[in-house]
Amino acid sequence: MSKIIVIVGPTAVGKTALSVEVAKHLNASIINADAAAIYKDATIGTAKVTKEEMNDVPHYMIDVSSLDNIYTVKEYQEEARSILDRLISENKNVVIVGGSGLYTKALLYDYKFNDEEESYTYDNLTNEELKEKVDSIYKDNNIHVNNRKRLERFLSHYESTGEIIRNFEEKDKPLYDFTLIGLTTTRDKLYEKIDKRVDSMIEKGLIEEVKLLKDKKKTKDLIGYKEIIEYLDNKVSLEEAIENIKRNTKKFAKRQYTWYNNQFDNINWFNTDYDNFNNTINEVINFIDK
RNA sequence: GGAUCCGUAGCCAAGAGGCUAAGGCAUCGGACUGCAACUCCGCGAGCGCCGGUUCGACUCCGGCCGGGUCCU
Repeated sequence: MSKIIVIVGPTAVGKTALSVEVAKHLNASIINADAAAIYKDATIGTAKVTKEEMNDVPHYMIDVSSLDNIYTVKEYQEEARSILDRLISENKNVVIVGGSGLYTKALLYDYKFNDEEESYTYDNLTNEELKEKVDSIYKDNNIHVNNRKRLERFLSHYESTGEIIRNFEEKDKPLYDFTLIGLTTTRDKLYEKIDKRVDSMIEKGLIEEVKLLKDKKKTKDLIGYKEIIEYLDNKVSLEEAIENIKRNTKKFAKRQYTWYNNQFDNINWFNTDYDNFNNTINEVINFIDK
């Protein structure tokens, strides 16, 4: 029977390295659950696994979309599940790694995304008007007035499908039998690690990478890219851009923790041992084998 | 040495003789089923120090300390 190991944790904590070691140990394949690693060409700034790091372990769901497109969770869910199902049918072990909580959950739990015919825009309505409309359709929604994006999404989805986005009970119902491993460390250490990683991205040529990709649709949404674009457009100095990347990455890491702490209730947490990562690997492997 | 400006939360910063001292950023906490590395919400100080004036000073006056600018 296939073993499914899911590795989650904040950005820069060491998930990639751990995932490859665990996969090698289990002779498993890896499915990416990171929204940014989905995109081709965004390599340095997304800290995507390199060919060498993959170490001959098959990786899926990496480089599957062009930056000219916006890839959605629904597409991710379909593609990733079909790969996962196939690997399971072949009796293979699977390691799922990634920092995108929503993607991870949509893949493994009973998230249902209905087909939408078209999307609507509401440029002529104020936030308050949007909120009123949403309230009139579903009074118990918990979307804040200022969260225009979510309000528009709710209405567009409703008008397209007649379905209401609400708190689905199924969202916590797992569809697979898996073990959740969370990799963590102290905030201070993580932030220090993030600072170093950003500096090394610059050394590896992040600026050149952004120059090539800056006009693509999705690029301006990615941390590490949007800040460098501001620098290339002469809006900020390089130093400021680098500081902004560090700050935004830390904010992102914090949001990831919020998600993991509140949207998953069965994570087995392990501390990263930065001085001797083998200790961390062994701890996790012992836990899995047990 | 002289002149002048300034000193408000971790940072930037508004204001004012007497209701609860704007705002922004960061930090921290939180929400989140279709751009999720997205979007959004919540939380902090009593105003450099000492003394004076006043019914009352963070706001006025003096001194001190710290910083900026200019002059000799």
